[in-house]
Amino acid sequence: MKDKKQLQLAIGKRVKSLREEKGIPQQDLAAKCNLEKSNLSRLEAGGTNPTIYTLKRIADNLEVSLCDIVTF
Amino acid sequence: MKDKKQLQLAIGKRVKSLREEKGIPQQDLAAKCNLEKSNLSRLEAGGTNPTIYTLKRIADNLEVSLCDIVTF
DNA sequence: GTCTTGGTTATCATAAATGATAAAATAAGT
DNA sequence: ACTTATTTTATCATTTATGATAACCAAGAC
Repeated sequence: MKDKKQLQLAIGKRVKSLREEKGIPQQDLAAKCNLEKSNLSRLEAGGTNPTIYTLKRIADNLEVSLCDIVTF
Repeated sequence: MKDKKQLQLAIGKRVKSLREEKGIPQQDLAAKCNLEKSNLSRLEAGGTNPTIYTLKRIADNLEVSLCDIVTF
């Protein structure tokens, strides 16, 4: 599926962009979210189709809404 | 995790509410989304932690944005 | 009654998200 | 050059979302 991959890429980019805006290293954000840093790296690279709860934890720790993450 | 379950319940309710607003039977929406009806039933009941791509297909077929689904 | 129609629930298999760990690559600073 | 920090990538195990199927429940229609 092509739009699946595109969605993953768009979300990955969005997370990375928001994280860098806040100047938080990947590993720090991962730790706060109880995510493996390897997992977050894959997610930001668009290599995974994250669950909504994973995105929720990321949104919370980036201090943005879920809506902010799924809007590009 | 408690907030995980609460998130699932909130999203399930939201999907069900939007679906009923449009008057679409569960099985019809499931078919459009290439989802098993049992899967959608579980999702609306808050019994699953859906992936973002699953929610995206639901949003598309309900003609709403992903943001609309994750906002309660 | 018995058909539908819409929904739920249970079970099992499969695919994939995530955890866990380690190694390698890259960037940045000194 | 040499660290140090950050990220990427690979691999394997575990958990879980989803697929697939079937049985069941409830409310109307007829």
